[in-house]
Amino acid sequence: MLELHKQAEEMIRARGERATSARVHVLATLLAEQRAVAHHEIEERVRRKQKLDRVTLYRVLEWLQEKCLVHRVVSADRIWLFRANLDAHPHPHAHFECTRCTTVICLDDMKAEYDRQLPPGYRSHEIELRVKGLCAECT
Amino acid sequence: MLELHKQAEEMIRARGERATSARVHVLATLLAEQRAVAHHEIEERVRRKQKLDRVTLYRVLEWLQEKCLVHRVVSADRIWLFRANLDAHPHPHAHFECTRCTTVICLDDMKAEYDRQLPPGYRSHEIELRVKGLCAECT
DNA sequence: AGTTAAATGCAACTTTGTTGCAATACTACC
DNA sequence: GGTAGTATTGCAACAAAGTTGCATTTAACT
Repeated sequence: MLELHKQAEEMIRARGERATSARVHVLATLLAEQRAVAHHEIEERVRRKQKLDRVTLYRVLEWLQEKCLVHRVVSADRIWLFRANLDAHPHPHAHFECTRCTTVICLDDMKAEYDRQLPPGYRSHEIELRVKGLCAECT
Repeated sequence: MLELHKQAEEMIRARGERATSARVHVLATLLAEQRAVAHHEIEERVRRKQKLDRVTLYRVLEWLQEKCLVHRVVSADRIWLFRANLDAHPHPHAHFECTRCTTVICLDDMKAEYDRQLPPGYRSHEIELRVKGLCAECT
């Protein structure tokens, strides 16, 4: 736990940014998870240890994302889920969503190229791939 | 225009369902578009000709979807976009989203299989693929 | 320790979508 | 063509997710 706080703080300072209490707690919380986590869940967890405003959390998450310390993915019910980036320069990757427990995890780097022809004049520069199914616990 | 209303009404009656004014207008509006359209835009268009409550529109769209007359896809800002199904039994397909004008269109049938190994115990039964880039008009 | 820009908390607001219930409209039947 | 009965609609109120403006506090630098 304390380990993760240290790690979070270092990740932020390594970028030459201000390591505020809110940022460190939020990032540490995300580092503790192997999955993508929703705003309300992060809020709940951080609040056990620290006062934290809803709005501040929105701003912290936005900031962490700008700094590439975190990335986000849309959940099945169309809210953002956040996941700490272990790698400094994260590669695009696919996500897996369990249709029963709604957990979202990151899959390996995705090399899928969209091999079909796009309509004339269209250009692609990014691909989002989401695999839905049942996770190990829900199978 | 009138053509589309007739077409919409026939599509609904072909399923043995009640062709109400709201359903016909909404479906005709979607049939007129070659792209996926947001709730607020449908609302605005239908209202030029017909009184229509927000809630009714939500319910009509849900109903059209259940009857497979329409399918929906999440937009970049996480709202639902709706598109009329030309085919009675629509195949899964990919979507293209223009990052400038945010227009979403449907692409050809997607045969993309996720060829990577999932974690042990995980099973996939559906894949969602979204290509982002610039459309012909924004290039 | 003091200074200062950046970050935070609070209140109010917006957008998207949902629920319950009473009023209305569509269809089938006569 | 009128009517009965159920499905659909409109209204009001609500809920969740996210945003904005502004005054206050805090982190980092000297």
